Parts: sequence; C-alpha cells; structure tokens
Amino acid sequence: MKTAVPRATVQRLPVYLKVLDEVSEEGISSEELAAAAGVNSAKVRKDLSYLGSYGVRGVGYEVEHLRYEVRRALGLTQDWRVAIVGLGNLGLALANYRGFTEEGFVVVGLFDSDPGKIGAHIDTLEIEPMERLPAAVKDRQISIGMITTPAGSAQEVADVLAECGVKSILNFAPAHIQVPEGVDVRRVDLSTELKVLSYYLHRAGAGA
Amino acid sequence: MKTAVPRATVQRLPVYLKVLDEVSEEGISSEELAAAAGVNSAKVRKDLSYLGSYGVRGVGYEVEHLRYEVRRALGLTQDWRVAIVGLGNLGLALANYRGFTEEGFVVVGLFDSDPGKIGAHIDTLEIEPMERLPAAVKDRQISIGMITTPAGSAQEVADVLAECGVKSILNFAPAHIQVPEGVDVRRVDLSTELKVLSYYLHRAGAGA
DNA sequence: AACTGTGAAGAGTTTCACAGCG
DNA sequence: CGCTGTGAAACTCTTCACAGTT
Repeated sequence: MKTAVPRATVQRLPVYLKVLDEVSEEGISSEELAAAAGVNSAKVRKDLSYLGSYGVRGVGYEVEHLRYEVRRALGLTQDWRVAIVGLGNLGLALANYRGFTEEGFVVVGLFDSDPGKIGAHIDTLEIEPMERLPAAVKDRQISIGMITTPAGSAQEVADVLAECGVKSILNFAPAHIQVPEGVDVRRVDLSTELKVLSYYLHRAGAGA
Repeated sequence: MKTAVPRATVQRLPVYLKVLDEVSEEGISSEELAAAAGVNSAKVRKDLSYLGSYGVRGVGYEVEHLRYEVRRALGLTQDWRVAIVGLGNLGLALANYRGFTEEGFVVVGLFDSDPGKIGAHIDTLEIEPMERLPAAVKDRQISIGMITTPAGSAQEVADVLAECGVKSILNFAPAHIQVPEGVDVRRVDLSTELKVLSYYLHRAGAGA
C-alpha cells in the first residue's frame, strides 16, 4: 500500500496535473514542469517521488504516464458526485459552470430552502427542497457537498450534509464550520484572500 | 515599525477577525477564540502576539480593541479599490455580490473583451472594454484586480494588470500566471480544492 | 551528459509547558 | 487563580547538493 503523501504535496498535485494536461511534448523534465507550475524543481521531484518512481534519469518524465499516475494518486480515475446547496449568485454560477464534468466532478443535485427557487431548472437539473437532500445523497451516491449559502446557514447545511454521510465539503460561505471527525472541509473564501492581499499591499505601501 | 508577521499567521487573521465580528461578549479568551476559529489556543496567542501585546493576563482580550488591531494589521482601516476582469458566470456573480463593500473592498470597474458584454450595467457600473483598463487603474486608483476570465486569457489579463501598476491579483481562472517581481497573486481555485478533496475521499475509501 | 531520486541541512510552523502578570 | 506571552521542543516543509542511472 502506498503511504501518506504530505499535505503540501497533495495541494500541488492538481497544479502539476494542469500543466501536464496542457503540455504538447511527450516528455517533460522536473525543471520544465517546475517552471510552468511556478515552483522549484527539487520540490517537483520530491513531490513526484512520493507517488512512485516514474521518471527516467537523464531523460525526464513521460507526460502521458505521469499524468495518469498523478490522476490516480488524486483519486481522479473515478467520477465524484456533487451536490450544490444554496442557489444564490455563486451557487447558480457554479451550477451553470460546465467545467466540472470534464474534471471528473458531476453535479447531480441542487438544493435550496427558498420556496421561490425550488422547481427552477438549470440545464437538466431541478432545484430541490432541502428535505430531499438525505434521500438524494443515498440514491445518487453524492460524495461531495458544496455549500454556497449565506454564512448564516452554512453550519446548518454542514450538519445536514454530515448527518447524511457526506464526507467532503467545499465551503464557499464566509464562515468557519464545525464538522464531526472524518468529515473533510475545505474552504474557498475570497474574502479571506482579499484580506491577505490587503495585508501585503498595505505593508508594501508602508515600506515604500 | 512592526516587523514581519509570518505568512501562516496572516492567513489566519481574517478568520479571527470574522469570529470577533460575530462575538457579542465584551471579552474573549484565546481558548474561546481558538474554538470558534477551529485552531489551537497556543496558536491564537502566538499569532496575536505578533501584532502586539493586546491581551490582559488572567482576563483575556477585549473584543473591540482586538478587532481594531487585527483590522489595522491587515490594512483594513482603509478601503481598497477593485477591478473585475472577465464577466462570465463567476465575474457576474462577484459583481453582483454586495458583501465586498462592507469588508472594505469597493468594486470600481468591470472589464471584458467581448463586445457583446460591453455597455451592460450591473448596479451603477458599466462593463467597459479592456482598452479602458489602464486609464481606469490610474484615475480610479485601483489596487486589486480580480481575474475571472477563462484560463486561456488569464495570463494576458495579468500582463495588462501588472503593466498598469496593479500590485495585487486575485486569480479565479484555473491557470498559473507569471507576474513580475513585486506583484502578489493569490489563487482561488475550486477545481484544485475539489481534487484535494478527491485525494482524501479516495484515500479514506482505500482504508475502509 | 543529463536528469532523477533522495539524504541531510535549513527554514518555517505548530505545539508544549510554564514563567509572569493582573 | 486564570489567562497571556513566549522560549524551547517537535514537527513539517523546502531547498541543497550529489550519488545513481540511463
């Protein structure tokens, strides 16, 4: 059995994968991959070495093979089924985004608690009431929940998702949510990112 | 002059700030703040100690004061002016999002290269052609650019932004962009986050 | 000769544990 | 006494530098 890939490495694998997806050559060196990904080449080699020994000394990596191995390590050889909860601006934008499917993430459910939204169609999907979520998770084998509600409802939605057995949550609401052991939450929060930018902007201004 | 707050700390300050914004008590201990932010209390104390010594031993932190100091450290005592480039699904969702302003980020420009979009109004703003960006950055004192174009145009937009003197970029396009020294890029990429979730999901499945 | 894979050193981050202070 | 602020230990991640391989 393959063992623990460091967290920091896991976070970079998708970046490498993107580079590999766009490369037209058959082979790539750690140096080239590093330049395209914006990291140091030793890091690329060390990261890739956690997956196995897929390079050839003196030559480099075979793009197609490496691509496959990275996808495999990330668990992307299967599709994952996703539910979007909260169809405000952001939820709708995500529901309309066609890019997920080709990356292996299939949106199979849209849920909202606002009766005014329920029943509306986005592409082939219909917005359903929250009460339908538990059955949907089971029947449609949903593994990932995206929370795109306002901050105030995020915890409540997370509780429902966790209760239904969803083990992975992508939280877009600007709120920290508590989840039981075994549930993995990742936050996508532009308000945090903006504030981090603000810190460095302000710092730069102070120095200049 | 205050010196370097570690990167890891800067990334957590917005989380603490959010907690402080929501707290109703007058005082808070590192333990309480830590629980609400989902981190360890020693980390909270160490993080806050980089900003100065604002706690009272045996008592805790005064919420209002701490809130002010965190905002100050993050450079949030001033407003920052933002341009959104690319008004597809996501760009429009962000342009319609009213939450930025109250956080101190004011959207003052919307740009797109698609003639079909130019001239449309979102609230009081009009979508302008890319050619207007340089003048707008100067005249409207834009410090932050959000790239919400497709991946293929992201580098080009980043080049224009950097050329105009924008020093902070929030990149939502699923692409790594190269920028000159002194320009700070942060990426908000749900496709990466989904793949990281996939890794742990798949790992959990393998173990069970 | 060129490039990978990796020990070992170095940098950064987290956590512990307690002295110090109100 | 209770809680902060912080040295020091522990851990994680990055980078160096080179031996190993084709």
